Amino acid sequence: MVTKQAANRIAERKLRDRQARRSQIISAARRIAEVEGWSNVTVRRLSDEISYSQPVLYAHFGSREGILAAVAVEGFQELGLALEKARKRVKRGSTVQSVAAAYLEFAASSPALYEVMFSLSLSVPFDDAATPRELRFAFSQLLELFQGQSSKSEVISELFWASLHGIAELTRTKRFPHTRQKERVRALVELFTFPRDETTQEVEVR
Amino acid sequence: MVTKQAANRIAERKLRDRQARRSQIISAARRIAEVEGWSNVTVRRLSDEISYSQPVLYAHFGSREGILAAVAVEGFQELGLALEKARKRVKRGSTVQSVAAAYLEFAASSPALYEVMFSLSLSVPFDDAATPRELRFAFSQLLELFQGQSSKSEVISELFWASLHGIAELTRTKRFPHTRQKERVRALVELFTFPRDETTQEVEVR
DNA sequence: TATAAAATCTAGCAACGCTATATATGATGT
DNA sequence: ACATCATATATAGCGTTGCTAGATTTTATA
Repeated sequence: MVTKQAANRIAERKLRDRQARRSQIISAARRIAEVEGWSNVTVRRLSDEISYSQPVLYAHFGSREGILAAVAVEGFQELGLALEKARKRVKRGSTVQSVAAAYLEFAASSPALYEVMFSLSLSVPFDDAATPRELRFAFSQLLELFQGQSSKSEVISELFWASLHGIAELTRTKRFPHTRQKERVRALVELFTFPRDETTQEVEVR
Repeated sequence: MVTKQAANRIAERKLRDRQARRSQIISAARRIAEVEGWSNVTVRRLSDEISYSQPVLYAHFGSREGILAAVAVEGFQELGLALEKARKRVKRGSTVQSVAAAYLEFAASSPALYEVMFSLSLSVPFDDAATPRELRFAFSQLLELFQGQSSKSEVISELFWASLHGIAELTRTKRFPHTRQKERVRALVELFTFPRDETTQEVEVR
């Protein structure tokens, strides 16, 4: 009988191998999607890329959709980090400006990644317990932006997110002319920059 | 030889038959999608529903995607009409309020239709000549809203559309809690309702 | 009524997601 | 060092998909 230590090392190595292969699969999926679109990300193609047979992929992710979901979660993690960075290291102008630019830059530079993050309904209602932590982290960066700034900062945050998402999507699907993007961002920032606190309440619909 | 009139009547009847079948296919696709999701809208299933063989569908639309595109165009037509109606018959509050409510009502009541309208990139850049007239019509209803109201009304319109689209999408994909929707709309309307003309320019970022 | 043309169907291909089953590889106990 | 067992991996195939070539039927024309 081998020592317990040796058995542990073996188990650890196997775990590392598993994780390495898992990340290989995710990377391959991202790469193919970004270059050739998600329809070309097939299980057979992925199993070719990592030189394993198809059932190995199913052992890891259960289904093709499971692979896409893993990619999406990775995307939310990266988006959250990018927003956090933008919020803390304000380059020029307001933090709203900085975060908006970072969000749209993320969406524009990895369109396929952004697509899968939102095309999949991989999340039950947003405040649900089963919502991936990465997703909540990303949104929390937007929440921080308006914390205590207005009477209903949560609603403002949701609205800000919706506006950014709308711009990103309409740009990605070529509904917006590629020009004028800077003007759109400028106008957006103006809308969401409140010169004084609590002032917005006085702007009435009448 | 039959008279030229008879030949014409025959041609007209054939055209009518074609159009009737075309609209049958589109209706079936919409119905299935709305109840069972787009993944269940297969060419075989549709050919079953209309009691024709598959090649007939390909004669009409060329491909499965062609069918979805036709549904999407029909959706844009209906959305445009709904927005026009909301803009002209203002029920309560501002026209902005009325149009926003109509837009979100449309998206919420036909989620599968709304999904296919934007998931497909069936349109080249928005101002392109090949952009379906129905798409332009729908957007023109939003343009009218802010016409001459601000110095850059086109940008404001795009931003308004983006916000509505973002809300619709994040709601449809369950990212937003179903509650608070009214508050979101109220806040949105406040943002896009400018008490005086040309004032928005003075709100500076600093 | 015969012929040409138009409309429609049958049958099948390649590729897909997925899995039951077989085989090979590696760890374990004597 | 070898036999045994478990684990990891591969092969091969099922059912379904989008799509189409070629056969067949139906319809219009002379």
